[in-house]
Amino acid sequence: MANEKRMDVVILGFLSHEPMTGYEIKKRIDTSLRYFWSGSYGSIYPTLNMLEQRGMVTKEETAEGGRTKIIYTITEAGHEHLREWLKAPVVKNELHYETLLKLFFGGELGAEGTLVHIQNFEDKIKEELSFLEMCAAQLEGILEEEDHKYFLLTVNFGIETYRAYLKWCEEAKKLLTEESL
Amino acid sequence: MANEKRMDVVILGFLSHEPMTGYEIKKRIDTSLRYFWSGSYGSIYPTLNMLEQRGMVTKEETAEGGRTKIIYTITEAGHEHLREWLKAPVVKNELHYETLLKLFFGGELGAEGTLVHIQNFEDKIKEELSFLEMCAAQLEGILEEEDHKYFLLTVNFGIETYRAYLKWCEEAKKLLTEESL
DNA sequence: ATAATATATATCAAAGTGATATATGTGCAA
DNA sequence: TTGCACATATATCACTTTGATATATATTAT
Repeated sequence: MANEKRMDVVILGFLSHEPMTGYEIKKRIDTSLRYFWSGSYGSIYPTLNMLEQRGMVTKEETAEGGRTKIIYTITEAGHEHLREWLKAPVVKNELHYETLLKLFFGGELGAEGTLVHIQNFEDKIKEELSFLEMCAAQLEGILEEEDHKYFLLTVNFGIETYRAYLKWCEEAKKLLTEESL
Repeated sequence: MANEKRMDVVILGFLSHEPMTGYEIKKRIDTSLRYFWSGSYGSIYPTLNMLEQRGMVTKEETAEGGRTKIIYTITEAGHEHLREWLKAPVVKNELHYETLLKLFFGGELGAEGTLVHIQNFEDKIKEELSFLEMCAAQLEGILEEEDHKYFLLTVNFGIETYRAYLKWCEEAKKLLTEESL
């Protein structure tokens, strides 16, 4: 079964960049990975404990700056586990778009209502595309750092697909607006 | 919480086209919706029972053709529930691509290994694009039927995005192959 | 004949989600 | 200066969903 969200390798991946807390890992998932991945606290903390038990990370409790926190560091065994997963073939790529589901059953709602969903989708994508284009511009300025090349790859993926989404929005609106022949 | 996969409305949506069994619903999810939605038996059968208890579908057990099966039919209350959901704004659109996750942490694997993932992705997308283009051609021939317009919309979405994916694959391969400056 | 595949329903352990609880630190405005 | 909102930080839980498995019969191919 499962281990579908691969929280183990997501955590090891971030820890391979630098040591950090579970809270920081959550923040990075919600910023760097948000366009193609997600994860919740209910998954992060139990997985961190599991990884520590298996010797893939070590934990260090500190009280610096007042609040106690647990900083996790990846071990060589952790690096090895991450590399194994990275080498293995991709198991699943999945799109889960409620907008398309509403469109598929749009006959029950009619063209007018369906056009609203397309417009909302278009508005949101335009916003996110602007943000991704900003990210790409920034990353292109700091490509000497090897890792940034890989981050840029995922950002460019978002940009290309969002542009395609916008092109589709135009077609879709046309198809639903034109007189039925 | 949850009800994230909206099995209730997926079932009602298909039953709004015609009465069918749970098994048939599963087949349609895996064919018509496969590019943007999914669902398992462990979700379909319990939801069908729930919908029957709430009066949104009626069941009819038949033994025609030998094997017993349960054919479900949508009720007016079911149509109403489906329309309510169709009118409501979209809650979530989510992409979940393991390929991008492997790319993001590609620094740990290196360019060579990462290029393999991009090539596998490209090969798979090319195959699926051909299939979607066939679907579109078929649907365009039978657009008098109102529902087909909506099906075509979702197929066109797949075609546009897959073409963008292929364009991105070329760029990505170039970025990883070129001499680092 | 018989093996493989398709039809058909049902259940379950494992995993993930979103919410909530708890507590402390920080910035800032009244 | 105090008190409020927000950010940091960890942890847990009810509820869903998944993927697998079990069971049984019908159909198709060899």
